[in-house]
Amino acid sequence: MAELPKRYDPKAVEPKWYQRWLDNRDFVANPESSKPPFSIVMPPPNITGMLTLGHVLNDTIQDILARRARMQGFEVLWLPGMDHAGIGTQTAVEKYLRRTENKTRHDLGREEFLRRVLEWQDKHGGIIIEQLKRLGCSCDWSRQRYTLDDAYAAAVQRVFVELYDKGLIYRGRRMINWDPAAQTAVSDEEVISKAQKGYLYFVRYEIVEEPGNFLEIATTRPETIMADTAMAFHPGDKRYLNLLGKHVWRPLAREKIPIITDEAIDPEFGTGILKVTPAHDTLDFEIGERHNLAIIDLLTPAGRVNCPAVPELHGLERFEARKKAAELLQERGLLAKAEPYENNIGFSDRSDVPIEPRLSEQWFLRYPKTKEALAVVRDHLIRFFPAHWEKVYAQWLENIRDWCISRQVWWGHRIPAWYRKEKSETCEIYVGLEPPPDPENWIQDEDTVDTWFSSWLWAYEIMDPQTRKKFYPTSVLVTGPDIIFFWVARMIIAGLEFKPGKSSEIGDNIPFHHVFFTSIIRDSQGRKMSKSLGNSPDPLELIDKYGADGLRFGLMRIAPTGQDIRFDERQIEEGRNFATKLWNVARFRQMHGPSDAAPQIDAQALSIFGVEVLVRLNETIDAIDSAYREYHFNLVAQHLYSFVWSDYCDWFVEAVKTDIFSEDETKKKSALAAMDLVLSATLRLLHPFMPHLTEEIWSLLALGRGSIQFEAPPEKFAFDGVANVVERRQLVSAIYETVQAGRNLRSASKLPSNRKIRFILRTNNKSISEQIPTLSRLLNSEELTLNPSYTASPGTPVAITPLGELFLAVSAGDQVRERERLDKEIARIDEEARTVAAKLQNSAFVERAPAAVVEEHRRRLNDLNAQLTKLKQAREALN
RNA sequence: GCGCGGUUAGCUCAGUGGUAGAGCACUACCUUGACACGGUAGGGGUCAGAGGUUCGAACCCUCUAUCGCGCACCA
Repeated sequence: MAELPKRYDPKAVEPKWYQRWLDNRDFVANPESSKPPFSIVMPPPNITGMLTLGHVLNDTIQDILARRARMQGFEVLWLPGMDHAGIGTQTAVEKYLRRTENKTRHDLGREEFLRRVLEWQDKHGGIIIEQLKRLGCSCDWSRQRYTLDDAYAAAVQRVFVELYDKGLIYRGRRMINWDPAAQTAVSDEEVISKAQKGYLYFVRYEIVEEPGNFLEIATTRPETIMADTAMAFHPGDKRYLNLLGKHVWRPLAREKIPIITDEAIDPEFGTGILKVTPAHDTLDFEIGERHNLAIIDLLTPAGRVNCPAVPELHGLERFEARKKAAELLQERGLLAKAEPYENNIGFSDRSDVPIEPRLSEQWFLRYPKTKEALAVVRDHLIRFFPAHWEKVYAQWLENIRDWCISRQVWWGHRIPAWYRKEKSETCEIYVGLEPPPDPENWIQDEDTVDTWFSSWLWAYEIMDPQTRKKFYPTSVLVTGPDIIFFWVARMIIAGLEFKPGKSSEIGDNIPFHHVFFTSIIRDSQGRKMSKSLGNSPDPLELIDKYGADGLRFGLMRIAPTGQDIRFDERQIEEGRNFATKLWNVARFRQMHGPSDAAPQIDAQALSIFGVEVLVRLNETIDAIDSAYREYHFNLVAQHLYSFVWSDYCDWFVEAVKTDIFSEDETKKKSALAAMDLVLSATLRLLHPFMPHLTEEIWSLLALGRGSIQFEAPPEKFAFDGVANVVERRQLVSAIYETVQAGRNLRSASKLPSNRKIRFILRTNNKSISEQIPTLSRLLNSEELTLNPSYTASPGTPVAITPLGELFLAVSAGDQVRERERLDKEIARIDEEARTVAAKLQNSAFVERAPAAVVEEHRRRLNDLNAQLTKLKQAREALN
């Protein structure tokens, strides 16, 4: 057995074990196994992405679940992969091309551009997979998938064609969200509203039928005036009723436009008149449809004004055009005023530029199975953790609108649709897996599908049939709540619609049984981690500094459920410190001879401290079990932390040093056996959180024959033949309390920690005598004597303990200091006693509270009074 | 406007009806036979506020304030 170095060195240990696990194919799932299945599909990171703390959090949680399941005897599949991230990757490569070659993708052409993306992907892609390996993730890398794998891509096409054939996918000209920077349509979910400061412009339109009279409207977008095709007010708005049917002159690109009424107008807003611009606003578009208004599109895809009729504005970028239009109106005396104004604007999640509502020909999906998708979550066939996300999910599904799935992007899954070349009124569409039989007459749609239209098949399409049969539906999905609509909801719909399960039963087709929503990690100031802020620590650096296990444990300990996490590197430091603590206490065990892989606890020889630590171990096992059931990883970590550090290291190990250093072989053996049992159990409980460290200690102490990875979680200790557990625990806690009182005495008497001092315990309790060496050790005293009739000289510091009165023998007692100390102590206890007594005098409390609670109060009061009497005696002696 | 979540020690957070907790930070003492990435002791909180239910409320109910998030609106 190799001697353990003083400090644990994760840099050497972690890669060693990870490589060994890979070599042993420990993470490879066997679909033919007779063990029950446990499966997780990894939310695929972007292929060109880098590991962020968000990934660390999510993937550590998945790893914990996978490793725990493996120990529990499940056949575990944790299936990893990557996402091609259509818009994101394309934008990155376009940026690169512009910088290096000053070219756009159109300069290169589709084929060449895609070749460049592949080149870029080969160079920068997949780094994150290596980073996940450094974190210790136990994924089945042999099954790693990519959303652009041939088989996967084929499935995406198949699904498109199937839904088209069912009439659920259709092509239509509708208002969509246009991202002028990426120059593509995006879905409603990709639009995030943000407050933006601007102006509310009050513009005067001359009434055609009443020259010299003007109608005033309020708008935030004067640059769209040229596309106005009506003016509208609410039918109930009496102010303007006389204008109905009349016209106004459009002030820019002068034209006569009608004045109409529409229920959608809010009479309270601005002047109560809306300029209707059907091409550039969703509400206006709807009004236009109701009134058959013309649609004038005056913005180019890049967001520039296209209006030769107004040369001052033609060609200007939309926000410059806004300023310029206001100036033009001002010059012509048509701008009544411009008020500073803040409103919410939809921004593109991707490009962070304002979305342009735009009329466009796109592909849409009418969602199938929305009712069923609601039902499976409502009826808990799928359970969400934390459960409150169920409501958010339901709200989305209840208000669901058709999904715009086409993207004007080249990188991705191309839409399998072709249009007949010769122009005709009704364009003929062909949708199929294969190109049409006479391809020369057809032209394929240039667009690709929304990346999420490929990801929604992820839960099953990454499994081969045999794997799917064993492992689908998956056990649990771990992901961030920010993609509950993008991904979680759509995967549920996909499962219900495409029925990839082994039967057509709903329960066999849902993609997962549980969904655990992780937290979002923020920086210490509560801001979201982002590249541009530079507030996102590099997890690889953290791994270098603290070890993967330290990072994992530290992060898990602060990971609350359903709330944001404020990241603080000090928490990671604690994780590392905990690893060192565990390492050292294992080292301590190793110094006293070889461990026993199957420690036998001799019920007769088991010390009271052994009883105590084993009870606490049992309690910890229970607490951890129930924390896991609710996915409360922070609680699991916290219980392990305090059990190891406090119960085991601070108390048990310190207490049983008496036995370990004693000549009594029975006692020594018993103490070491208890240590082995606790260490073995603790390591197994900790392994999912700190896989490398626990494997290393497991192996160095030879606590098992094979890898800890497949060891069953610890059973609770049975206490067969162990007598008087309750009484013995009471004794232990009395001893620990006495120790603390004694240490307090030392400290209050200002005696340095290293000064050896003498204590006298005055008690009639003879049975305590065999614990004197341990008490003495824990008190770091030179001598502790039992003396039932000790008479202390006045000024001797004393503490009233459950074991009796503990005196601190100091040669020259500082009477003044001791007097003060006693006064404080008396006051403290007196106050508590009064509180308890008051409660007991409350007849309502005595009658209605549970008997045990009342009894507890009575006992406490008696204790306090006894202490008071003794302390007062000691105080008397000082006068 | 609708909905969700938070507000507990200087900081990060536990705590679902019975004497307010942990870690960090702080103060004092200590290199004692696993560990200074450590040990011991200590200071520090009218649990956001107000009302209610209850013998008893950080916890349950109502309202208010405040922060964050989602949806809707956004002329």
